[in-house]
Amino acid sequence: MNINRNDIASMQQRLTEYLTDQNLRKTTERYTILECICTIKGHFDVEMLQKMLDGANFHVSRATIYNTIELLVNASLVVRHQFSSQIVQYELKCISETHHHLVCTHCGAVCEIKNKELATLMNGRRFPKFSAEYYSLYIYGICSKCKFKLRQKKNNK
Amino acid sequence: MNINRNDIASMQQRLTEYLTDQNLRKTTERYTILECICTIKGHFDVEMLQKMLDGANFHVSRATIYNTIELLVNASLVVRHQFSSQIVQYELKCISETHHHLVCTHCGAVCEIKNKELATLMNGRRFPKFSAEYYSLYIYGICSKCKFKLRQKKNNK
DNA sequence: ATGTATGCAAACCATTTGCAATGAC
DNA sequence: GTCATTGCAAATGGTTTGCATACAT
Repeated sequence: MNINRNDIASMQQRLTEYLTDQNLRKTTERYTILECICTIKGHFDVEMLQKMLDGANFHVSRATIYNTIELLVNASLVVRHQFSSQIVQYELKCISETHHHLVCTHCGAVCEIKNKELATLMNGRRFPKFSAEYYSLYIYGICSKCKFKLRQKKNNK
Repeated sequence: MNINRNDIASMQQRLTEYLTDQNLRKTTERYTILECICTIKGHFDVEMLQKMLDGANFHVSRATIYNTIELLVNASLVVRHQFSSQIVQYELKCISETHHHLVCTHCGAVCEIKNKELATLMNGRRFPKFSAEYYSLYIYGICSKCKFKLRQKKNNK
């Protein structure tokens, strides 16, 4: 999936809306971080984002990156993933809506899959006493590479 | 959902199978930890598990708890959850199969829901180059309590 | 007897926090 | 001018690691 100029514009607009609505300040950092995230096609983590921003000669502190990402999550622009322990990863919400994830419990590799039936099933679903924002489906298992390695390891014993 | 004696017996049997198959040792710690986990109806984390074991006068080190849980995950007896950052939670796999999770992004509360259609959709599903072990569906949003609080906070401004 | 598993404590590292300086309003 | 936001550096705390000891095989 690709993001186009219109998508970016509407996300910026959404950010402005959110900041106005919540009485928060429209800082350069917040808009620049969103802009940077829009150039990332897949998942990203805090470190990757900071390196990209530094590479574009825009220095932002770690604390601000954490704050801003949380803000973007609250504004429904970004989605949080925790496939395996340790590192938290993120993804633009509009991208994450197009697929689900296969996660290898052995090597941590994450692969994306589309599933129209599930999207149909989930869309428009309501829950009692809960306003759903987004959902994540993680399918855990062993990827073919790891399965092969494990088989070899066992045979060598 | 309740766990009965038969379920526990079959889980112990599964552990024995796994340990034998992988040439791992059948230690008291491994069986005791599984037994303890079987008494927990909902989610648990490492700290909770250690306190329960200590309460039953069975001292186990943190390292062993981490090792054993990973082993139980690999043996397909336990499932790992990471609803929000920081703490990793776990659940008996046989319990987790009966429901999905609503997660409040504001207060972190987790609520369980059943969804037969989804179970039907997922069961027997195969993926190319990937052996699926289990899946987790997390639905993120705002719970009614937090929604109420947020509305009040906004009105007071 | 051998080598895996455990216990303990120190190390690790992503994330959070406190506070002074900056800048949006 | 006021107060939210940022930057920096230190603190936090769940998880991992290293090594000596214990114990399953």
